Amino acid sequence: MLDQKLIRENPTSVGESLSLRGKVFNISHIHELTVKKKDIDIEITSLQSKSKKLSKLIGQEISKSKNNDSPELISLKKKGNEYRIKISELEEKQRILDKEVDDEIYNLPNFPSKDAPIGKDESDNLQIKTWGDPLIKENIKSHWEIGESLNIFDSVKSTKISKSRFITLTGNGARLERALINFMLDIHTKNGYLELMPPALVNSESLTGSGQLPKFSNESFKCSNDDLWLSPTAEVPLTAFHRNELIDSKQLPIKYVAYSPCFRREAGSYGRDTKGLIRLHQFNKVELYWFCHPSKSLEAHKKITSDAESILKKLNLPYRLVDICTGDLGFSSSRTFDLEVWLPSSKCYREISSCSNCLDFQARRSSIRSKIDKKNTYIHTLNGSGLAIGRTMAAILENGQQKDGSVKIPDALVPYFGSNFLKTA
RNA sequence: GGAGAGGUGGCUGAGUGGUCGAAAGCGAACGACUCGAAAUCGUUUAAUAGGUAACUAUUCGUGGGUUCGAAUCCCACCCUCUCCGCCA
Repeated sequence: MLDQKLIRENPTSVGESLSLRGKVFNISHIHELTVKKKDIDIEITSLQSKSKKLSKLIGQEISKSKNNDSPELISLKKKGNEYRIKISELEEKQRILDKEVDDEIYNLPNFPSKDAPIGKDESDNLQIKTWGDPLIKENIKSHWEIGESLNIFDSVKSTKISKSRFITLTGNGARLERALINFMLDIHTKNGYLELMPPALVNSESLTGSGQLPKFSNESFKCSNDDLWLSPTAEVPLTAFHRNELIDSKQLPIKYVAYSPCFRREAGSYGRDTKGLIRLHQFNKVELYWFCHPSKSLEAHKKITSDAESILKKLNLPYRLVDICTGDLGFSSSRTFDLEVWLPSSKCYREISSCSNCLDFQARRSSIRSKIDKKNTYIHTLNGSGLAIGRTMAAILENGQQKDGSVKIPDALVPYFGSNFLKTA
């Protein structure tokens, strides 16, 4: 969430900064509302001040005279009553204004960082570097073909259980998924992250705090009988873990790693990536999350990205690092580095991790502060996948495929998986 | 699901209509003592909004209401805990 004061005092620059996202943000209406709100606030404050003084006076008079019915007192009370009526009228107006401002401000995205490449969409993202040699060969099989022949997952039967875009991992597939989760958690915890296993169902306040609501209500599954949603990413519960807290600044940075299942409606993606493990309604993910001192978040952003990268390196999967352009940035992010893994069957890199610096955007929405230089200050939050498990499995299957139909398991993963090759069971 | 208890500052916890933004303790900050530290003693210490500041206002789970005046009374809702029931 953006700072209301900034909108009120500097509407032009707020509008300009937001418009770097590639579309026009007209904030003149919300600006007008915040100004009106301020005027009413001043009026209410002065009336309250008078009314408060009057009440004190009445209290003193009563205790002095012991007479509640003197004409002087009655006239004072009448005066107080008039204040009360005026104040409650103004408060009603203020309530309406507050709601109108909230409706707009919660729908405004974060400012893009000045360092992010300026661009309109995906095509303007900037490749920073590549790592490893992308496998380019004839007769490459897709991961779903490999999966089918090795019998490690079943999407057809899964539609019986749920619907399309759900998958059941079987045998070695399930084992590989489990191995990947443990492998990633072990590396990150050794690297100074505290492991959390949060609830998979989250309330509306949590989703609002991290930026998924109110704008993207269409993208999460909702439990209609309760104020609960299936969490689309562990970023949501991890942000909410410290909601409404004043964190001792000596504890910063706080670094969490969490495995969680993630649920997304994938509305509007009909027909895209319908096969395999790339785009599912439910997938597993290991998420990295930092709460950090506002002056340290640029540094932290590099670190969280390289922590995610280290998994790809250990698994020996070719990837590239992409600097997301202003037009392609997520709602809460000011700067995002994507890690994209090479998928030889589609001859392209696919997103496997997204590492974002949200600055104080989520902290303001969630009220997470620290006393810094004697002042309570919103801290900065960062998140990054470390990594998406299903897509990692897809990459291992495709990059490790052998002539005989088996798949080579990356050396680092062998102790977790228990075998050097994945073969038909 | 049924019955009961409760939600107060960074934390614990007192406060049932009038100088209560709130006792006390813990924690924290600063100072004294010390070569240094611990212990001890002293001082300070809630947040938010507006204002350069003095200051003003709001906030005792949330939202309404009664009243000149509400942490305190009334109504609704949310949440937590205990017991019973059900249950992985």
